[in-house]
Amino acid sequence: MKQVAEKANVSLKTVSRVVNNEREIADETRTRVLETINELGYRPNLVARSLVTQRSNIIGLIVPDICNPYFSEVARGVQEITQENNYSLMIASSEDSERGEIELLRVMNSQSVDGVILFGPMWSEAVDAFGAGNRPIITVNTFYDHPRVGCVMADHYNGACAAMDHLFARGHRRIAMLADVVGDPREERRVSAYQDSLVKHGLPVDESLIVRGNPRIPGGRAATKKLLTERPDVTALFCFNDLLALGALKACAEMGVRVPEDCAIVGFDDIDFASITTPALSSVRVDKRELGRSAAMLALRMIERLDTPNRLVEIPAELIVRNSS
Amino acid sequence: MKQVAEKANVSLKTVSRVVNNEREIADETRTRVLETINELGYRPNLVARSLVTQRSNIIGLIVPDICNPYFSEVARGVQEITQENNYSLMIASSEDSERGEIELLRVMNSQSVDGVILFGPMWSEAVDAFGAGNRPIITVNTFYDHPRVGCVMADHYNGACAAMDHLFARGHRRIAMLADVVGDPREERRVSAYQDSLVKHGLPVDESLIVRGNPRIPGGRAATKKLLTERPDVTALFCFNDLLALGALKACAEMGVRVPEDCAIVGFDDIDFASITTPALSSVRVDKRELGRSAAMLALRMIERLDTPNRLVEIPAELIVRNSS
DNA sequence: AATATCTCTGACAACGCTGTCAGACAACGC
DNA sequence: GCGTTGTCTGACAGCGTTGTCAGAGATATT
Repeated sequence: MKQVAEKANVSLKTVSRVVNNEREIADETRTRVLETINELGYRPNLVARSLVTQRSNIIGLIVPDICNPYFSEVARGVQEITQENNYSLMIASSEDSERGEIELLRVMNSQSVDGVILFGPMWSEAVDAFGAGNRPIITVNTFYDHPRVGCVMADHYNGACAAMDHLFARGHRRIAMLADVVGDPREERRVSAYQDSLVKHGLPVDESLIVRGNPRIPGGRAATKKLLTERPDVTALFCFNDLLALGALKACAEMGVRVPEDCAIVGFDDIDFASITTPALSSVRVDKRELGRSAAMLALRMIERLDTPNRLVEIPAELIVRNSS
Repeated sequence: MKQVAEKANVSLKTVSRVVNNEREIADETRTRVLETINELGYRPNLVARSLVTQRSNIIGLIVPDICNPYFSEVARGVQEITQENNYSLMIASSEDSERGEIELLRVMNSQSVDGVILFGPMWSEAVDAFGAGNRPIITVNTFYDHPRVGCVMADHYNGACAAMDHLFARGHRRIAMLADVVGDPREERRVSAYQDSLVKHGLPVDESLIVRGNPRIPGGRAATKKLLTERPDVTALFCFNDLLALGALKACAEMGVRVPEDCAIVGFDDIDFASITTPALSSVRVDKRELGRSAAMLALRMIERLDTPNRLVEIPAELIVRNSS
């Protein structure tokens, strides 16, 4: 920058003005400076800029598991928006650990990350960890009421109800649920919807039909094998997410249980892979990319404080019926 | 920091020394300062530190497509290593665009990212874009000879040969290949292996049996439908990657082609989903997590300049036979 | 003509750290 | 006692930007 200033015969501040496109500057100097910048290939040092502006133009994204396609699709949505707005994206994975998440928030705080998007439940500790200034925290799928916290939610409840209604319409009465370990905020709503739907159709809620496990493929496979062995009367499986459902599909294939004839399966999230299995998986579609885009846009709005936006965004969910139910 | 210094009755520099664990400091002052730090909840401002040290403790990772499980598994490996070493990870997606990649390199350069890991072919332009200092660039699956460039490679050639040998052993003679669009460095090696294997077994290389398409599920599906319609004599399909293979599997299911009886399918990469399809997909396993770990470790070694390391790391590939072949 | 207003530019401090160097003090050797 | 060495600490500059303020000159207003 000093070189540019010297070569163009202007002050540092003038170069800065040109770079930042401030308008109080004569066209003639502007073009001269721009030429010199090009000539010298000057690029501003974002670190120095951050130091003085207290803004980094970086958005943080903390996912529980980067390999889970659900999160990577959300991440893509976030990335699209940040890129469009000249923000960088810093992704970190907490590996499902609360401590890890807090620590990551602290690090991002020290890095002067301008705003952070995270999944999973919120604690006041998180707000403290990502503290100074008015930098926003966006939670996906959890609600937490705090002026610095925004929230983007998929409509888990109605999505789950749609899935259950569909199973009832197909004549199923003994419907089990493959759930996540307790604690996930999506979990809560989906399980509620499951229970409420049973009640609505005049059926008792049988707790032994709610099986919990690690919400990935192996977890779904193991849980399904156990469940179908113990409760062969079950005719349908509503799964907390598609990974569990894919595991269930695999388990059925291995046990010789025909899907959907012997046991129908419905998943949740509609990840890409859901459509290519045989049979193709019925699933409740959530536009994950849109979820990410909304979260990022909300973050940017809160950062730029363009308005006092509605801090709660809801994304619809829609049942996609394929061959597994 | 100023507050800490005042409260503990020491200079700024002493606080800095404590924070950075420099040893020329009396135990008594150290504990006193540490206590004050805890009391005040002080956390160093990493931006300011970066500005003076010209190091950010950030590693950049540029992937072509964050939703591709191949890349996300590599990303996880990278993340593991960076986290262990107190580095942050900045992930960006170039969306398969060379221009995007260069631009991202420039941004990361301005952010003082300490080193960058990227996929796909390398151009000298990239070295320029991520320029100043001795900051390393690690390429995954491409070789580029430059003192600042390190390289991590999977053994594509031998992996592909193993797949082909396996198909020959099963008696196949009319083997087609589903390939990527030209340009990917992995592509080149795998196609060479395919061709060499044919020759080795005394068969002609029929260019019309090499079909190229977008290396994702829909691409594989479309290409397979076209191929099997035009060339029903084909009895086996060797796919550039698992996504293509999954698409092929889907296409076969839809066309009533039995796998592996009518047409055997072998993929490459062994992504998680390969094992849960019906039939389960045979694939050449590459330890993607290890690929990421190695890339990250190489980056860190080159950053810390612990040695002049071997700038080329190779990761083996191993055929996993399942039910699709 | 004098004053006010506007447009453009530059000097300088500041952001929060670390590196350099020098200084204070104690311990040691002769 | 004197210099030498070693250990610990602090003053100060500087990293590369931007924000603040003031000033120069041109133009408009009275």
